[in-house]
Amino acid sequence: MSLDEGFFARVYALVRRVPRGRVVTYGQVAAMLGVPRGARAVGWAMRALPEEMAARVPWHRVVGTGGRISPRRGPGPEIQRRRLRAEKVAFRGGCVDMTRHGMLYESFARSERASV
DNA sequence: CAAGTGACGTAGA
DNA sequence: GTCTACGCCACTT
Repeated sequence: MSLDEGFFARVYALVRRVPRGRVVTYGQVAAMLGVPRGARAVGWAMRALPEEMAARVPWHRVVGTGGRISPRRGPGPEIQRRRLRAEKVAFRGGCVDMTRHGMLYESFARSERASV
């Protein structure tokens, strides 16, 4: 498997920096990595997140556009909601209230650039 | 190299 | 508001 390097690793490295109580969208992550339309690839990366990395990568802070929790088989979505709620993230309907918890693309991208 | 796969996003109906 | 149909991308086979 080549998941230790390449796009996936970059996705993990970025997601790892999302602060508690905040969320980012798949599209934002892709855009920040220089692939404006790679949202789907980011989803693929999250799906392939190795178990041992799950502890270091706050995957639950990655949501779909509009704060939607991407449906998939298994308890994933449920766990994700629980973890977010544990971080005091507010939900509106079934979606994360992005106006409160969504990361601003600009500031996040800027901090990333500065830290690299 | 070609085809298949999905934790996406958007436009339409 | 919901549901469908495509396009997109990285990665696998």
